[in-house]
Amino acid sequence: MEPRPILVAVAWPYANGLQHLGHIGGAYLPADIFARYHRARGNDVLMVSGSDAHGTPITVRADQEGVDPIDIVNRYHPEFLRQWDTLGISFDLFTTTMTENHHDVTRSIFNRLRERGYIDLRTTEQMYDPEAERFLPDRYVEGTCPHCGYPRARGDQCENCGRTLDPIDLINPVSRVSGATPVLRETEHFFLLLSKLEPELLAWLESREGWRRHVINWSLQFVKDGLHDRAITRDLTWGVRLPDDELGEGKRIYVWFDAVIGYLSASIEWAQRSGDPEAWRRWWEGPEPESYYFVGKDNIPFHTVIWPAILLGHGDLDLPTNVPANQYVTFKGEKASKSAGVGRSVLEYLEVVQPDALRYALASVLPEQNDTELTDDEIVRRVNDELVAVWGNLVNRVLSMIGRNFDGVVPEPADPQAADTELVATVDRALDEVAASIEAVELRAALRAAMSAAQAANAYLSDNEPWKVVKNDPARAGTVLHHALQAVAGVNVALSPYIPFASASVAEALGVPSGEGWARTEIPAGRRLGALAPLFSKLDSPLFGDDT
RNA sequence: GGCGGCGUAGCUCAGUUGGUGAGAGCGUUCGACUCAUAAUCGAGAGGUCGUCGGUUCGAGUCCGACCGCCGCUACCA
Repeated sequence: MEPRPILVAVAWPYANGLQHLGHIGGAYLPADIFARYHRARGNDVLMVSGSDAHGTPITVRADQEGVDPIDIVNRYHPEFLRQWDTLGISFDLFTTTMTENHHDVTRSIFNRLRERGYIDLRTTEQMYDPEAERFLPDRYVEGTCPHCGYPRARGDQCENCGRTLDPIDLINPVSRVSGATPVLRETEHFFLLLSKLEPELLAWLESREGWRRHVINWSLQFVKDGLHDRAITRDLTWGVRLPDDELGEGKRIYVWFDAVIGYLSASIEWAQRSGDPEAWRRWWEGPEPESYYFVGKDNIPFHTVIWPAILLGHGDLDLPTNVPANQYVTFKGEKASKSAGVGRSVLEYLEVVQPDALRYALASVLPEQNDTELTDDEIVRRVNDELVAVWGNLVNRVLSMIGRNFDGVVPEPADPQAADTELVATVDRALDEVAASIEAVELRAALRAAMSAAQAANAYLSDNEPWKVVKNDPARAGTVLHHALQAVAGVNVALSPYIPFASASVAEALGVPSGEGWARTEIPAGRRLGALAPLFSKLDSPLFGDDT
């Protein structure tokens, strides 16, 4: 089978704080599992993402600390890299939107859409602070909410009643920058003509197959309700400059236009680094490439509507194959949140939980259909009662029996019985089942299928009792262990996208390649097995003492 | 308010186009085993499928209303 080019695009995190388990379970872990599977299968995977440097939360944070936005990004970007490395999230490139390349690519997309008539220049009115001599983003204007009377409502939304606002509706508006009363003033901005792209977009969405129900229904309705043209520039000094600074130094391309372009610019950067600057085209042009965008549910419209609109406007680049958006991992019923302080950072968890164990616990509760609740006790339970009990124990009991009774050398499969070959066949079927589920981005179901195969191997051992048989019939015991070992080898492949570190250890002990090929490798009789310590440690509850 | 999703065993979740007595993992009870990190294997118990109404020979599955939770609502991305 020809290798398929598969783009694994993962949401760009704001570089304004550490990440929590909700982020990982929502996007990064599923993307990594998907990517590892496809690499093993022999497909050409390009997995990219990066730190979003231009998001509003970053400028807000920088304002609070009185530092430059770039300082905030430079503080957290290396932490992200460390986090990916520790957790085994295998990006081909994790860059930032601060690179010269990204800015150039963004401008070239801008120019292309403008040439093709999908971007135009319009004059609008906007709040202006006469004292600070600058235009104000909506959220920088404060005043009394016209709906509920809350005195400190922001220009974009009232925190008290939750209604969306327009800053000109605020009573007694005040600039948060200087305290002055803002005035309306004319300003020029570029608009993306979403209304013009609407029919094409709708036709494309209606032709999608295999998308998650909540993703496709929401997207279709969003477009059917009618798309408005959106301003893609802002009165800012932080962000991608316009070509030739056309509107002056104080106008920048706004983050929601440039951030999604990061998928493309990162692909191009990866190609440049790889020594073949045109290599990115393999994942972006023509009918071959498949692209999967792993994002959280709050990010759906940007990946099912706005990014596809930009790509349609460009004309020569491929639209997403699927956007398997996840719902949320919640903690005690609450969505994890950097700003609200709900949920510990991933790096804190990694101090007390092995990366594979954390990956397993998260993978078993991925919020593919619903918000899913995950507590520390649940992590302990998943690891101790499932991962250690079923898989860690299976590997350990098989290897230690071969070690004790056969001197660590794989015994001969003398005179195999139906049960022996059936076990191995069951594992091979499980590999197909896992593959089919992962292809459909049903990663929880795939994990369950892999674990079921491990349980079948445990049941096989119980039925055939090699520890008892060995006393009177060593040849039969050897046959059973030989087949149990083949099952271990197969299940290890099925689990490899989920627990890559442990999987590599097992592969090494068995003397087989790791992460290459989606099939069981036969372990020949006579091979001496490597030593292997227990794969996982049991966890104690509570994970973090009793302070939370 | 509008749009979308969700509400199924103690817990976390599956349930294709409506159809034999509603499922899985874990927990729990009983039994087996003792090679293995007191791990494993087998059997059982456990649910008026959010509420009410409707369509149908038949609905967890379709329709309506209501309750609750989540997301979006175009200046968070």
